[in-house]
This record gives sequence, structure tokens and C-alpha cells, in this order.
Amino acid sequence: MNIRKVAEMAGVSVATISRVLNHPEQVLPETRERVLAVMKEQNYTPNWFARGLNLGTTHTIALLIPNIESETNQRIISGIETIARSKGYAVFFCNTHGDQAIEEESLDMCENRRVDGVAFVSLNLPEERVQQARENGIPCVHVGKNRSSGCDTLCYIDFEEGAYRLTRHLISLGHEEIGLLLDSSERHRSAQIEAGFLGAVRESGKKIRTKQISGEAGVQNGYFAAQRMIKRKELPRALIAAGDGQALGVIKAAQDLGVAVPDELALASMTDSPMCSIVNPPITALELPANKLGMAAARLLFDSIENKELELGVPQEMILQPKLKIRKSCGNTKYIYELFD
Amino acid sequence: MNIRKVAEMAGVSVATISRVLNHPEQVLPETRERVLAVMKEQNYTPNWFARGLNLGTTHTIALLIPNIESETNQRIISGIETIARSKGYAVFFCNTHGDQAIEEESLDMCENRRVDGVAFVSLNLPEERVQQARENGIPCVHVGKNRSSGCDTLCYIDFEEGAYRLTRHLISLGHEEIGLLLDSSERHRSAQIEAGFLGAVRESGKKIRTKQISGEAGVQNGYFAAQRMIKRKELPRALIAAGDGQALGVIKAAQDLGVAVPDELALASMTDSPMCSIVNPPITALELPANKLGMAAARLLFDSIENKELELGVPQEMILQPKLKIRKSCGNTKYIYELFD
DNA sequence: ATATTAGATGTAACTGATTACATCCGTTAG
DNA sequence: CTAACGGATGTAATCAGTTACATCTAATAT
Repeated sequence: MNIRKVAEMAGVSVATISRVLNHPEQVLPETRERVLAVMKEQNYTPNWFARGLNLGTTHTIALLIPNIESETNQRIISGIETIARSKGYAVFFCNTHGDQAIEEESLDMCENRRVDGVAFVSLNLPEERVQQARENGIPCVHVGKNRSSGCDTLCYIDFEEGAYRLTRHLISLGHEEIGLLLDSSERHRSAQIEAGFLGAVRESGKKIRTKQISGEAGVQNGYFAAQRMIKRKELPRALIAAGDGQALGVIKAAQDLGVAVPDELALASMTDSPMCSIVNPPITALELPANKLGMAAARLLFDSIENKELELGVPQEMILQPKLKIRKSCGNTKYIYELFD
Repeated sequence: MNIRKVAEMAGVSVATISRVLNHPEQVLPETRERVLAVMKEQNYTPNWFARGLNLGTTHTIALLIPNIESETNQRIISGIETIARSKGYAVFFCNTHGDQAIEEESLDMCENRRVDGVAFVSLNLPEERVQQARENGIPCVHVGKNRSSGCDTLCYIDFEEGAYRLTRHLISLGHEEIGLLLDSSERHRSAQIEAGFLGAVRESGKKIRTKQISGEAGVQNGYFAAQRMIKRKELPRALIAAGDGQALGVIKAAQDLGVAVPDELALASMTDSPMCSIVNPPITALELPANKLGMAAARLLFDSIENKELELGVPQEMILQPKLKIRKSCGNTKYIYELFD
């Protein structure tokens, strides 16, 4: 069923059919009704390709994301999806697994299919590749990272500030030995976290022993990392984990191996999740405005799409702040002082 | 940059360009090289719309899913995505939030855009609506449910059997009072679970007190449900939760309100997740082959797409079995008998 | 009564690919 | 020497829409 058949059946021309769909106010109400009736009866839906071919717009954006396991990413997806739907856009979903080859492939796909915009949550592609996409007329947002990336819009959470606050919190509780369990697959974020962490340490003026431990994301890896440190007696007195998965793994390992939290190990996480408040003790963590982040990113993207200005100059930025959720996993000042007696 | 310009620049006709892309073996190697060089130099990518318009295929499938929070769904998504990518298909992602209106809207979108197939994880649409999509030539798989749904392919996990095994396990441990905490938003699955549960109870021949509690999914709802039961002294001696989120909430509530697990409450979950083995005690749960499920669903879908036979008759089915992971949350036989002394 | 105008509708060009069919040309067979 | 053939390439129709421009009608202005 195509537009010409509908036109024939309704006894009008194809232009009228098209107008009924795109500029209904230009069509006489009775004609419009007749056409709509035929459409309904014939179960007609306009062909998206013919449409896209003419209009040059696909009303589609793509989302490149490294994984969907993390709560943060889920909420980013949800935020983007919500805004996209409200604007009538469809979303291509590409789980890149953080793999550059898959990103490349996905971005090719985006160009082929003339998506109207791309939101990168994962981005390992060289800057020039992204530039190329933009030169092809595709606005790109980078969600969640502030790395210079070739995108015209950046939208991220201030992890440096978050790490700074979390570290200050630990220092204010009297801790003098603080470890940082990083995620080696998130190099850029790790650098930010380290910066905030070391900044807070420096600023405190105290002599704090610090230690960076490289690790991988996820409960299991957190578990193994903690297990290793405990066995080697290298466990710091306080530990900031880069992700809630890791933190949960650490707390479990501590439990299993008889290390008391927070008495022997103060634990904090750079990201919050429902489980952080469920475990025992509940874990002090940074609550990320991930849903907001997704929505903000989508809005910025649609701004670029609609304004079509695509200046290749300085990218627009939007920075969201995480919120420190103090729970019980870091102990409290009183306790720390007792320990130091 | 379109095919004509490339043709002009390479000094050949459009047909040759098209052949280079679609049937390279039909083109003289030197011509081919020349064309490819121009393409690369001009950064040309074929227009997907023009292509789809001709071929009638979009190499795109859609995925309608009610949420991405559950581990099971994440793994389904991952499975589908993996197969889709390996076949060169793109995936439209529609988070329906289990909302029928959004499903309707999404399915309309699928028809408009001529997706080659739809995988429903969430499906509240009337059967006729799905049939309509199929009459429009779109194969539909229903992932995860076995409800008659108008789809041509069903692909699901046998929750009835799972509930049966879980219940038998509890009965074998000597439990005589077993509750079922359901998820009212998953009515069909609840019915399956109930069937398996009651089947096992009946088959045991023992006089078992049963109780169905309606509830909602998620950690918080599990917590509240347990809290309510504990306060009203209605907590059964053993409880099967419909989801791992609920179960985690229950275990937390038990902890907070001083109910010992498994000593005073035996707890099991119909779905497993990493957290189930992390909490204390680790929760006995059904491990769902969700990744396999996604992959199987995608394969069935591509089968339908490629064979284009779309018989509107009896749907093809694929049933996967969950696996019982016995952990510590249900206690053991010895202990139960002690209690009964 | 005629010119003007606005609103409704129609005609046909155009979007960018694919591909059936036509053409051209060099090779081989008769 | 010519016919037949087949490989490489070109021509033009086609897919299903959108829309600039043309046309027609009827109402209003002069």
C-alpha cells in the first residue's frame, strides 16, 4: 500500500495525501477525513525511507554505550530515551563494550543511516573520526566524560569534585591512610578521580599515606582486589572504590575474610546504587545525577540538531555535580580517634 | 556526496558504483580500485534511505523492553544485540516501561520505519495488534513469555518448572509453610510461578500451608513487603520472591528487624543476580539463561526474517530451563528438623 | 461585470540508490 | 571472415514519498 494507491482510492492526488500527513491544515476538512478513512481502512503507513530520502532527516539518534550493567548507564539511557521519545525520535542502540572497533563500526552505521545525532557514552575513537562525522552533518554529544573528544557538546559529571569531596570526608574523619581502587578500563575518569583525590590530600596539609590500586569494574573484581590486598596485608585503612560494583565486592571480601567495616576498613564508593544502601554496613557513596545527565545530554543534542549550526569550534559544556551520601561504611570521627589512642 | 557525483569523478556510470558496493566481483579490479579511491577520498557513504527504498529491507530490528534495570533483561538485550551485530543489523531500542500506550507508539514506529523484525520483551498489546504488524510483513518474537501473543515465535524460560523445583527444594528441607511474593506487574509470569509452586505442593502430598502475597518488583518494594509482614506477624517460615530485587529487599528488612535468615525465614528468589551471592547469607535462586535467551530469540527472529514465510499459524517455540543455585538462605535439612523438635 | 485573490488541489520533478536490459568490445568457434 | 558469446559497463525505470509550481474555483473588491 503506497501513497499513489491511497490517492486513487480517495479520489485525490498524491500531493493531497502527503499534505494530509504533513500539513493537515492545508487540506479541506472533508477531504482530510476521507483520506484518513482510506488510510485507516487500508492500514497504510508512510514509507520511512521515501520520507527520509526527501527530507534528509531520519528523526533518529544513536546511542553508543559501553555497557548496560552499571546503574549509572541505565539511568543515562533512560534519560536519553525519555527525551528522544517526547520529541518523536527513535533511538539506535549500540552496545560497544568499550571496544574501539565496535565503536568505529557503529559510527559507520550511523553515517550510513543518516542518523540526526549521536550520543557517545563510550568513546575511544580518535578525535578526527568524530570530527569526520560532524563534517558529515551529524551533531555529537559526549555524555559523561569531559575529555576533548571532537564532539560539539560535552555533558558530564564532575568526578574530580566528587573525589575531592569524598576524600575530604575521609580526611575529616581522621583517616591518614587512604587507598584508591581505580578502574583501568576508564582511564580518563580515573585521572579525574586521582586529581580530586590528590587535591584534597594536598589541601588538607596533613601527612596522608596514599595508594593507587589499579583494578577492574564489577563486584567480582572488587572482591578479588580486596582479597589480594588482605592476604598480602596491603589493605589500606580507608578505601575509595571507583564504582559501586567494586565497593560491593570489597565489602563482601572484607566480610568473608574477617575484616570489619568500618572499624578496620573505611569504604566509600565513587558511584551510588540501590545496593549500596542495602548491604551491611550501607556504603557511603556519591549519588550521580545520571538520569538528569542523560536528559541534559539529549536536550543538548536536539539543540544542535535543530539549530544545525554545528560550529566546529569550542564545544558547549554542561557539568553536573554528584552528591555525597554519607552512610555507615566510613565510620565516624569518634571511632577513629579511639583507634588512634 | 551522492552516487552520481562519485560516478562522475571516477569517470564511470552510477551502475558501476552500485556494483562496486554490492557485487564487486562484477567489476574490473582496476575500475573497482579507482572507484573505491574516489569514495574514500570523498568520504562517501551510500544513503541508507535510497537503499532501503529499493531493497525493501532495512537491516534493522526493534527491541521493545519494559525496563533495563533487571539483570535478566540486560542479558537479554546483550544477547540480542550480539547476534544482531554479527548479522550486520542495527537495533532500535524502545524502553516501554511496560506501558501499553508506549508499546503501541513503538510498534507504529516499527511499521513506519519498516523494521525487518520486532523482539518483544514487554508485550501488553492485544493479540490483533501484533497480528496486524505481522500481516504488514514484520516477523515478531516474544522473548521471555509463553503467553499466546500473536507473535510467530516464542522464546521463553520455563518459570513454572523453575518454581516447581524451587518449591520442591524448600519442601525437601522440611518447610511446611511457604509464601510466594509475586510481582503484580508481571501477571502472566506470576501465574506460571503459582502453577509450578502449587504443583510441587500438591505433588508432595504433605500438608503445606501456602500463601500468595502480591507485591511489586524492586529492592524497595521487597523491603516494604517484608517489613509489613514482619510487623503484622504474618511472615511465613519460608518465602519465594518473584525477583532478586525483592529478595534482596526482604533480606535487608529481615536483618533490620531482627529476623534471622535462614533460621527464622528461609528465602529463595526466582531470579539470580550477582548480588544474590554477595549478600549475607547468599540467596538460593534460579539462574536464568538470559543471555542465551536473547541470543536464541534473535536467531529465531532472523530465521523468520530470512525465510520470509510468516505463517500465521502455530507459533514456533523455544523453551529454556533455569538452573537452581542452592546457597545458604534456605538453611538445611538438619537445621529445620531441630526447629521442629 | 471584471479583476484580484486566496484557498484547495493537481502535476511533475526530485531525492539516491538498485537493477533489468541494452550496448559495446574483444575473443573464440565455425 | 563472420557469428556467437560473454564480460564490463552504461541507460533508464523504479522504489515511495515531498513540494515548487501550475491550475482551478469561488469569493471579494473595484
